[in-house]
Amino acid sequence: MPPALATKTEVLDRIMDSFRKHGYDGASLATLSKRTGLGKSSLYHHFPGGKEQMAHEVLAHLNAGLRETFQAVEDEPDPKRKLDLMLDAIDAFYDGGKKACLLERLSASVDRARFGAPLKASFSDWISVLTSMGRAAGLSVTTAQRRAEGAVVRIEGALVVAAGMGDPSVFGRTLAEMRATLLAPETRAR
Amino acid sequence: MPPALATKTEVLDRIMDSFRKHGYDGASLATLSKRTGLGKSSLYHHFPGGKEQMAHEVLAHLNAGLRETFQAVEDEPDPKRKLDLMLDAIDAFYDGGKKACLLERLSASVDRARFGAPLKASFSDWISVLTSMGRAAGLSVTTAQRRAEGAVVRIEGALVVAAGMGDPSVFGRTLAEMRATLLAPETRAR
DNA sequence: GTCTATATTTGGATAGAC
DNA sequence: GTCTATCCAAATATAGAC
Repeated sequence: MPPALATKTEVLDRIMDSFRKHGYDGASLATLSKRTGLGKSSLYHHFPGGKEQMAHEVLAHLNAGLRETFQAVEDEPDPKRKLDLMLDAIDAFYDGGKKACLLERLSASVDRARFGAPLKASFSDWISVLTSMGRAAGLSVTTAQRRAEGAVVRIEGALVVAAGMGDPSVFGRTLAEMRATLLAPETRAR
Repeated sequence: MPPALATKTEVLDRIMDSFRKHGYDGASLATLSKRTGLGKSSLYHHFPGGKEQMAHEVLAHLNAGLRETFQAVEDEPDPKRKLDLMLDAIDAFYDGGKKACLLERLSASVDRARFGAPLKASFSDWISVLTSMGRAAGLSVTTAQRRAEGAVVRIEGALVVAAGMGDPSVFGRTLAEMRATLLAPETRAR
């Protein structure tokens, strides 16, 4: 009897992986079963609400992970290092542009009535943290907000283009540009 | 007997619409049948290869439309007007950020082996045209290329964020920023 | 070319043994 | 908690009439 080989966190990680790879509709219970190593019935034991509950819990799991990262970022006093921490975490999470964004895959295929709020919250949180970072670096509120939104836009877009072109390099270029410009002083230009 | 109520172009437009809204996996034959007004068997008459063939033809249909737009853009001599034409066409096609990108939805859910090439070609063409536009406006090759790629990245990203937040306004802001900066002289900054 | 069946497969979900 | 077996609905696809 394998003594709970996978903890709930590991299970959620694998389910998240499947959703990121195949999307909500594309990830069948057979897929999820294989990926987690659990039979369908075991999955239903952990997630009585089925696939929809899995998606909700994965989303919550992601947000928990994001909050950890965000906390580490905010604990770092140096603005420049804040940015580096954030971008390194992002680069790792998306595996240099090879892995898709869960939020994108879910907002593409999932019912807005049931997932709209958590999806919106995740995006908002992310933009908020980036805005705080900009503020801490001395940017005005408007500039910080605009750049934060632009950063999330570019990350998501770079992931889409990387996937569509089958070439992750655009993701690296996008992160590099953000590293150079996101906290730059706002004298003129940009 | 309704004499071919819908031309093939109209049928493809509607199928494209369904794929943009529901994604490849999410758009069932029942969905497509309703949306086109054709019975399943009629759909198979036009597309013997089923859903996969529909996706391929819709992709080709999209590329044909893009080429038309690109041609109109290239026929316009004034660089500033070129940009306006392009951005207006983009704004209309994505309905101000309310409609998703077919390329994104297809690259999310479709088999890379069968769709990788056409998807990549569409993205490449788009970036090429934007690069030409930048060149015509006097930008260097490198700058024009980098900005073109960045433009597609931001358009795709803005669509993702707009969908995820349930608020299309970010798409408008993104287009506005591009209108102001995409062809700007490359002295310093940006 | 379009329709009404119908076949076939897959997907989501449950029952009940261990 | 996990499994095997099973159910039911939905999805893709086909046959054949009109």
